[in-house]
Amino acid sequence: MGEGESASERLDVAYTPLRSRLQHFSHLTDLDLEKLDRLPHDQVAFDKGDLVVARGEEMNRVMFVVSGWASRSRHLKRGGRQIVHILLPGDILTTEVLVLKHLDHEIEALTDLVVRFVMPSDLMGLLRSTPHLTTALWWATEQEDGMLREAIVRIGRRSAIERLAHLLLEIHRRLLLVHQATDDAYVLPISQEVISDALGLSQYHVSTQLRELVEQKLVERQGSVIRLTNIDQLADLADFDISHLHLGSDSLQKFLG
Amino acid sequence: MGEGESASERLDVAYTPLRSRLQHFSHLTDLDLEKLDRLPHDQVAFDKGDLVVARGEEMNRVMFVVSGWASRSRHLKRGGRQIVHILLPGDILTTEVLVLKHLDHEIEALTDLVVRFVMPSDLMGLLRSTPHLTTALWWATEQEDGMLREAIVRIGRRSAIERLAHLLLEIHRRLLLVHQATDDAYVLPISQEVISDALGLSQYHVSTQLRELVEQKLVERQGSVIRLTNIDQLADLADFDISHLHLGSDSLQKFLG
DNA sequence: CGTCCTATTGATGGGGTTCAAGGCGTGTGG
DNA sequence: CCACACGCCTTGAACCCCATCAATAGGACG
Repeated sequence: MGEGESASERLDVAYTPLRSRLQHFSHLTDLDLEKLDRLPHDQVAFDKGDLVVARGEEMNRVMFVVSGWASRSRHLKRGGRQIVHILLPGDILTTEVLVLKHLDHEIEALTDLVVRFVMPSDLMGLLRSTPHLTTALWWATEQEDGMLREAIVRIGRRSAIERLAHLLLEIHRRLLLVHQATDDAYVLPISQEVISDALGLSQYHVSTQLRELVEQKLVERQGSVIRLTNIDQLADLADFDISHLHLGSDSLQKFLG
Repeated sequence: MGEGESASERLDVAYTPLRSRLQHFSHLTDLDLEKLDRLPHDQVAFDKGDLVVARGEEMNRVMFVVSGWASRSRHLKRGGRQIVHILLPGDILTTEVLVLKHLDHEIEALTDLVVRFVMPSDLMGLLRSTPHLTTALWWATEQEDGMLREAIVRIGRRSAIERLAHLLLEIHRRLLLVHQATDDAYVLPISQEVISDALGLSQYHVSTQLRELVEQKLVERQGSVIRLTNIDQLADLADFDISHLHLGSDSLQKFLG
């Protein structure tokens, strides 16, 4: 882990992943988004594999993923890890910090990672004066809740190949939101072991089932680039339904403005 | 489904499950809680098995469980059901309605059920004037998030008997909160099929593993009454850790007052 | 007393794990 | 520039947990 201040300077503010993600859903003005960007903050760079926040750690900063991938995970007493949620650029790491003192899970850097830290009091102050922004951040947490519920269905009632297809599709949609995927491809920078811990499978089985997807001509691989060559058929195999991401322009309640 | 107005009259307001649950965590005054109780509302009774809210249905009421058990669930295209979360008295059914127009899952009555409906605008108005109540309701949603994450770990990385033990323990702690359990026992009013759909198992396997828990003298059954005869050993078997319920008096951030 | 829902029990089979090697690419240092 | 190590993926064989199917038994209730 090292200081990453210089990284923030290089980012074109207009296109940060967080802005792309929020912009899509609320009637946010550029001014609102700029206020969010201009909140006093620190940025810290983590290396792949670093523990970002420990379970039970007392936290008092809201954190955003600027770049890189991370995970919420739990390590079991008798060994083994379950990744509960994969965090992508533009995701909020610690909304719960606004209410809770302790995190009930670990946050780990799955790749090299840059995280932005904001003071809860600063953010709450901004939200009070910017209701649209409140809606947008609230929507973001509801979207994560939808993904958590979907993860339970995925692990509880789908076969290995279906889980894999489902996860690949969900990641694709999420990366599209933050302009880090093309219509049918993206870089998957995590190992099959990480995928297995997210899907409740063994690494070996992920390997064979991924190759099965390739053989069925639903997926192509070139190094870490994943290409979804037949999204419709893949979605049919996975029983994938994007409604849990609440993306449509009619997804928000009207009475919030 | 039928009108259940009479049920509300019979409840002693001071001891509703919702009050028991919220009271535990925030510096709520009796007055705050009474304001919540006195919000304009309807109450509706559902029969066991009824669909309370359909997936994708346009919702505009916040709903609370007054009595009975319910579930958030998903039905798969190729058959099969996954119960994502079990809802107990005092739980909030539809917080997301404050932001989202559509529910991404079904809500089903697992037993006969009484639900209270409140207008979002009324609730939001109350929250604006009662910040402690905002904290308490927010805490409640964070608690459910913690349980969703724990459910992923439970299904993804635990064996059948561990899952079962874990669920029995979690339900026990939750029922304790709303004064519907003794130190070591409670009524479990749901079938093994429901349990299997919550744990990602088959009904038959739940049957045998439950009997295994009884044979190991960790659990006793008398009809639908479950007695946890050795909670410590059961918790050890399940690797159960209550921290995801955020129950401690030091679980809330101080800056929220 | 019969009916329906729920739990039990046993046999069979498969999906996924586990263990153990081997292969492949990549970066690093001599 | 090669040697070597290391991370990551692959491959194969044996095993086991859990699903599935089928049939029975028990309980609650009208």
